[in-house]
Amino acid sequence: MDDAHNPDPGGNFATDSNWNLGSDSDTVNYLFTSDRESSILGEFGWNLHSARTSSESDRFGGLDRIDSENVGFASESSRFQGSVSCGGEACTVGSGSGGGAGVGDVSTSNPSVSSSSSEDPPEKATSSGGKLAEIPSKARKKGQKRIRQPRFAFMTKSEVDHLEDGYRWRKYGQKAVKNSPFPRSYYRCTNSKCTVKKRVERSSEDPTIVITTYEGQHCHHTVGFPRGGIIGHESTFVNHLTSPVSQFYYPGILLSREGPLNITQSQQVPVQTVESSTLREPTPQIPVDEGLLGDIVPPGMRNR
DNA sequence: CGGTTTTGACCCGCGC
DNA sequence: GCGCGGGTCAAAACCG
Repeated sequence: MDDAHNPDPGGNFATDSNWNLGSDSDTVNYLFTSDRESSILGEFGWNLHSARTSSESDRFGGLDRIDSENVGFASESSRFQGSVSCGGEACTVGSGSGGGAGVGDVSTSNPSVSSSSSEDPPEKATSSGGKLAEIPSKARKKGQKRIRQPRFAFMTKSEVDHLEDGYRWRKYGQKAVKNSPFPRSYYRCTNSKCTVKKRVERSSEDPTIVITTYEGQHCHHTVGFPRGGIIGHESTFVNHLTSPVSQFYYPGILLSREGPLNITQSQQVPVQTVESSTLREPTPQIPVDEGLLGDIVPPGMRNR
């Protein structure tokens, strides 16, 4: 909670691979901002590239491409600033205007994998010979590589590991993380038709930072909030259900394509409407809620 | 009693 | 081929 734990109080975290969140070969971009005041956040937006970032130019104020995993950072003061926009299969994050060029090789192109498919079989793999992880058995034939959903990771300063985000999650695993004293927890959305998963782990560099990684997108609405629609938590969640525009809400953070924004506790802040063309919103109408990831991941990069 | 968490075992991909 | 580490399963324990 104090800056003493911040690896880089000056505004950026280290750019090495200490923040590796994935075990696979996904390209990972790490986005960090200082946990200082929002002025820094507003100016920096997104700060750095992973060493594995593509060679594309940094058109968006620091980060140019997201292949499959984005990492943002929410400050302790429950503020987040920056933007997320997506185009095609790739997602860009930046403080400026965006709209990815669809670059990248996100492994979500398999049309048979759809997190919102209503015909998803029970996720429990039933293939003969053992358990098949990560994707439904229907979409996974023998010899097929694992196919990952796009992933988005956020870093939040919080004493609580599992941040409320409006969805109900069931923990299905926990693993020790190499080179980290903190375990990684695996959660699955309790909705049987929803394939969204998330990982929660605490940074070994800064134990005050919780790294939450979402994979997939919800195909259902959030559950209600018990207290006036807002989770009373240090990292405030802003219920995105009421949002008429394509803002990106997150526990304690607000993602918007437009300029810097602040979220205060238990307060929903109106923001400018997102241009539908950029985010490929089919209509300017109130979007059907597709859950947290549905907000974070614009339609352009969804499989459907 | 139903839903969730815990936890050891197992599977898979990758690097060597 | 083997070992390692990440990810998942599933039975048992736990909890409201």
